[in-house]
Amino acid sequence: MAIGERYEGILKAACDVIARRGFHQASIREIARSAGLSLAGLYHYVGGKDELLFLVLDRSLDRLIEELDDALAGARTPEIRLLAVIRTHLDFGFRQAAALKIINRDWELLSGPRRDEISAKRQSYLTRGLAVLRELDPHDRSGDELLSGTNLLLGMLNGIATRPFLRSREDARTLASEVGALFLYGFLEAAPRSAELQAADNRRPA
Amino acid sequence: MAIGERYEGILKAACDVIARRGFHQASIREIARSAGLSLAGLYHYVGGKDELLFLVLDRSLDRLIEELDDALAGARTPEIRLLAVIRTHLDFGFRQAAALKIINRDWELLSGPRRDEISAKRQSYLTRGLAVLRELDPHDRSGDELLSGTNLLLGMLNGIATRPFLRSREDARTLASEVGALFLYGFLEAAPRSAELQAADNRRPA
DNA sequence: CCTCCCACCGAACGCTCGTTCGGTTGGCGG
DNA sequence: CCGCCAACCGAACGAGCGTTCGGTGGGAGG
Repeated sequence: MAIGERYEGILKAACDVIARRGFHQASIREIARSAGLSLAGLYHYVGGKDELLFLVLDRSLDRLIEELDDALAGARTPEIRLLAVIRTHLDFGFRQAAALKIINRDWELLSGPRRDEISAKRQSYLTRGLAVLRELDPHDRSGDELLSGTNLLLGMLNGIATRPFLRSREDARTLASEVGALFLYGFLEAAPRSAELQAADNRRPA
Repeated sequence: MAIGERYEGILKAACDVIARRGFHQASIREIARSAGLSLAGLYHYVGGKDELLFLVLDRSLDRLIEELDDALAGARTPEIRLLAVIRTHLDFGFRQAAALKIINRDWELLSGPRRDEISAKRQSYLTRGLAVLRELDPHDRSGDELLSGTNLLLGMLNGIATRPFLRSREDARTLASEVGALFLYGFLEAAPRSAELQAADNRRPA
């Protein structure tokens, strides 16, 4: 077994167990067992339970932000950038359901400088969404209103991503168009606009 | 102290402590202290921790549903009924923030018939939202699509209600119009439509 | 005045938790 | 072949948990 592989396994196990049970209910013993180590063996690799939560959050947020940046880099128009935000979030929610659950639910349980660091990364993610809405906004909304909008959008996305709506990556992709149309054009206009939004997106370069 | 008053105080204390700490982190000792009883004294009134969670959820959901029904009863058009759903939810979120937090976060921790009972009440609430969207839908969407829509709407609402967006009941009322317009007409059209939606609502009878 | 019972409490039980400590390997540099 | 160190493990510690048990006091009923 390559060095570091154990470490990866531990973080994976921690992510799964914490997502399933919630941080406080997830016991270090169960994480150790799930990673294939003894209780004391786990403490050879990590300093404590809080550090475990931090490590999981830190890595997951880095991945999420990296995926979003990749998606935004290839998106030309504001509409397609919005679609990129939505699609990336839902896709991440499908592939890394456990990680997203922890990001949304358990990050507040951190404290001290670790909490600040994670909070900053969450903020960094939010800011990207804010920028997309800003360039899309035809009404010169204030920063506060745009922030509300971002929170509303993310609320919608997490509402989907946290529940068992997504059964395949295809689901995630289709649903992204529908959610994008709903957010952009509203419930009354969403259905007819969903297809045209998706078509516009397919015209972009790979 | 009137009989039953103690009981009310216990439920209030349980709701506050559970909302603040989360169910598993909320200790029976702290709830008892917060209600002004000893640990053993609390057990004179309730059978155990799970029952406490159930009682809080049951009462809170009854109140939420009752408030929604009252609001829907006075709303004539589908648009105003949607606004009633949104406003009631946000208003409840402002006045009973602790209760709403528990409804959204902790209900899954129940098990057995208690869980089923609470699940049914949650479903009953969701169904009311579904009906409003159905009569509003111009595209004959399928039941599944409408259910998704309801979940998206509730995701948005809870995204607001669980975070410190609401500072007053006026905030809740204003925000309800904006969210209603955003959901109905979309991000691009929401701002100009928000005022007209609110005006339409003010024309209805008290 | 005696009795009973409701409301309530102090103390303990058994359990699980996060964490620590004192080993014991097995492979590798010298 | 020796010594060392990284990589583990079994066992225990103290704290906190939900729950229970054996009371106690005081007001109402007889």
